Amino acid sequence: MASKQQNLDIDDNGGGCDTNIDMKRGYLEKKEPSATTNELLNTSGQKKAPIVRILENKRLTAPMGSALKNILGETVRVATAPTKTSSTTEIKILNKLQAKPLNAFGNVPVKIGSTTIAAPTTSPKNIGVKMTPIKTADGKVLYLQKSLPVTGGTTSKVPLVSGTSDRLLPTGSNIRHAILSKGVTLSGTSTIKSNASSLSSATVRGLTAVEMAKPAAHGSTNAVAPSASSSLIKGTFSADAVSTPVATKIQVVRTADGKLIKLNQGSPSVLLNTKPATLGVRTSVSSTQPAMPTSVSGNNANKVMSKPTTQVIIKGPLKQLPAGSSLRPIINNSGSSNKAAISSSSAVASTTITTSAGSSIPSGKMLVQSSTGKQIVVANKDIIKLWPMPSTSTTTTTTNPNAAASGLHAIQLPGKSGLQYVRVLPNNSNNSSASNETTTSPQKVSLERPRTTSNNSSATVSVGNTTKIVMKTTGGSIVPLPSMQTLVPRRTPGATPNTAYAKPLGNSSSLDGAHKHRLSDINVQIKQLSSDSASDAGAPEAKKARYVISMPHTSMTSTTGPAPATAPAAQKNMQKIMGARTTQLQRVTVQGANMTGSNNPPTRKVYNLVTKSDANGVKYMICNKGGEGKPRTVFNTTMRRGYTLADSKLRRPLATQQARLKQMKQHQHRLMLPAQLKQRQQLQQLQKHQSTITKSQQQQTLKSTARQESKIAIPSKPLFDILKPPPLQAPASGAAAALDALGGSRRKHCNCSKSQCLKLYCDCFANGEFCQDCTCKDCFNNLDYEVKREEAIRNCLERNPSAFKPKITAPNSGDIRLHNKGCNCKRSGCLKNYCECYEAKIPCSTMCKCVGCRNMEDRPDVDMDSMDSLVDAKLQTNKVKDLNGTYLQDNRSNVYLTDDVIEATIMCMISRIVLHEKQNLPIEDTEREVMEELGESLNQIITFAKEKNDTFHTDDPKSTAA
DNA sequence: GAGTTTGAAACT
DNA sequence: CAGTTTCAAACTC
Repeated sequence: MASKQQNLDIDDNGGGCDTNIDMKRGYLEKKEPSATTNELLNTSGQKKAPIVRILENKRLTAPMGSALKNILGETVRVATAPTKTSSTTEIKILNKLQAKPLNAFGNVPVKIGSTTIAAPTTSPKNIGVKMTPIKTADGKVLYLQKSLPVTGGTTSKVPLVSGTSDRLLPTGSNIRHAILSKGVTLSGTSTIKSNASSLSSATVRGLTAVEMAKPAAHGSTNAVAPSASSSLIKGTFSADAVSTPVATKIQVVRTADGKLIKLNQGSPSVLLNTKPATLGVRTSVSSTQPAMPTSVSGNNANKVMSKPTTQVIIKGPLKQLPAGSSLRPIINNSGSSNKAAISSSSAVASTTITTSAGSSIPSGKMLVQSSTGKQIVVANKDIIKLWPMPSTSTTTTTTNPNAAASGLHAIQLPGKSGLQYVRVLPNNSNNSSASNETTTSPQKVSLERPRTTSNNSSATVSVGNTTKIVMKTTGGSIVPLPSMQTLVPRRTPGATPNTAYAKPLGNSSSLDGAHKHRLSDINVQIKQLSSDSASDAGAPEAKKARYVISMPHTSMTSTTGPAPATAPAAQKNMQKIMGARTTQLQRVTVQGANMTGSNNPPTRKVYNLVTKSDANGVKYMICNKGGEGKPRTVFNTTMRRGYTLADSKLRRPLATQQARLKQMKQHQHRLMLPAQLKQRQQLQQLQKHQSTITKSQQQQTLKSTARQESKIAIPSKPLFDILKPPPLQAPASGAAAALDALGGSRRKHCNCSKSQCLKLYCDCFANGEFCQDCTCKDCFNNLDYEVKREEAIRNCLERNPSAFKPKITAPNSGDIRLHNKGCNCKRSGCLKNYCECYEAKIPCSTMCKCVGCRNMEDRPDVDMDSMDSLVDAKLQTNKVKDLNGTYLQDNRSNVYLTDDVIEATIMCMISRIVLHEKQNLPIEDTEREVMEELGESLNQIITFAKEKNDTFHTDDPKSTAA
């Protein structure tokens, strides 16, 4: 961080400044018996004004004194969470402190330039440890720990420094405290440098990184930027504080549960602290001087005292990490080289040291550099966001204001040029103090993973799983897809304080940003796969509704559940396709959280995602089928709550296609009628171009046709255009357009006035959708009230775990769909849309308790698999004509060109794609076969129609089907 | 557009 | 679980 440094020299003897520490062994030995505080501090290294004289009348106990001596003389740099004007405060701890009268607080106010150092106070957590608060110019309080807690008064000689065995240290569990020879508590942004090979402890409040910088001769590792909820503390300590100081790097990582992992090259990680962090407790960091010069291999936490070890102990919590968020223990294997090097030249000195020092990042970890240059080691799984920095050159991204504001962190991925960006989610603290710190430490970052609002697994259900899937349209707008349940809400602006999500740190992002980031990340990934354009590369903070789409990539996982099992080959193929083709067909599995609870597997839909490299990302996405082997849950349509599809009749296909169609039906959702009409229209267009297609279909690639196909669906992307019926009415929003494009239809807009759209009365809510363009009043069914919404969802699920399950399902694949619960009509005869069965166009069943039901199964308009499909087709054709008079000219032709036929044809084509995808066949072959399939189907249809027309009356299509 | 009807959801 | 109330969509005018 390009921070200006403020030097605080705590000099007990008038401001000694020696780069080399006087904390030599001899010195320690000599002073230890008396354990006077005066000897504790010794300045070292770069002496920088102002000189701070710590007046203390307390002396350290012998062991403490020893420990402190190790620290003293060493510049302790505490790199706090950087602010925009991050500064480094260097405190030189001088050996000798002069006793001064204590104030009312038992503190000795000492003025050091603009810094006041108060006398020690005793922290409840550090009984016996005197903490000296230091007030900095900016009003922040630092603490200097002058004494150590020695419980029981028993100490043992433990080699603490430089392999010496003449140090007295408490034994047992007290060791951690015992080694806190000197504590420095820092809050706010300050850096304390201690240039002395000595034992030092620093109490770090919140997000303070403590760096024990050794004299340059020993090399130093500067602090890394800690996050609000996790701190990575690196320190360079003199290995031999007594005589031959040897630099030993110490890197400490606090895990989510408050454990501290010592990171050291060439040595296994050491768990320094097993105590889970608790909020509101000041965190102190202490370090012991390793007895052994450089290598601390073989040491572990339990052996710290018995073996010379370099360790940094953080007592107490820095901040509580949210559940699920964790900074994984890092084993800093020396020599391992799969690390990301900070590439930013703008990195501050403290951050670049790590890189320059060649410290390796362990496998599975990544060095992340914040926009201000701070670095943290993050487990790969903790990386929330990863993408190329939009609209910024890689060399300047770290200093990009946008990046800084957004909390982006630059990383350098091996094998990737330029900086990648990771968003480490800011921590939300639950306590007020943390919140306060947030304001002062905007750069705190936490490795936080999105959380659900409840520990209950079912909580996943409530987390934004009701949003539609959003895909990018050709126009570049993000629009929701129909009936897709979001896995994660993009944000929760209205999140109440009691929500699990905390407020953002420093920047505008909120805790909910975690979700947002996740989602946006997914979006980004999709975009990247689809050759995102500049427009796609919206800032990471782009606050458009985003949804989790699980791509069959290992790295892309749904936040609500495991990524759907996708054949690796398919992934490969997809990737290959994406990389090689301008027009790309991609299979995307959309994993939606099932609102019905954990017992119900999340809904999953498989889409064929068509992308075009020269376009703005995803162009089309069509629903292929649902979970393997299971009938898809159909798109929600205009039907009311819980209904899957306003399915019209399912007509029996032409004889030559019957088997195929039947098979397809089992996996295919019905598009709403308008969509079907449009499909028909599309297919007619296809027919018009059939001759062209058949001639050149083998040569035509999807790419070439895609170019031609701004109006007509033909081979290149015909499959997708077919399923993308043009909007019946120009959608007011891109979302609606996208819905149409996806074969769905925008649901009706609710008009709720009293339910706040948070009850199942609201169709939007019942369908798991956010209200959009509705005329409801006091609507809470939106992202702004995600918390309430989730709560409402939970309530609904408590009442009825199946509340959000589709009401209409087919018991078995291919079976006629039925209302799961049945209707309860009494007056409508089940012949009005009051009846849910009738509305769903399904016959009432034994499940119904209706009175005077007339919604019988034999009704033609509810007979989905009737042999009268062609009759129905005829009827529907007429209906189509009524609805869209200019649409169909020839009913007779449409007798055969039914929706089912169209669907079947499409599905056949899609099946080809899927099959090829699974077989990892070249895309060229896939394209060709798809075209062949289309041509074959059309030929069959035409042939069949001709034959039947010659044989039967056109108004008796039923006989043809027979 | 207002009022009525209807049945599911919510409540008791 | 049954009865009642609430609610919003469907329906009618």
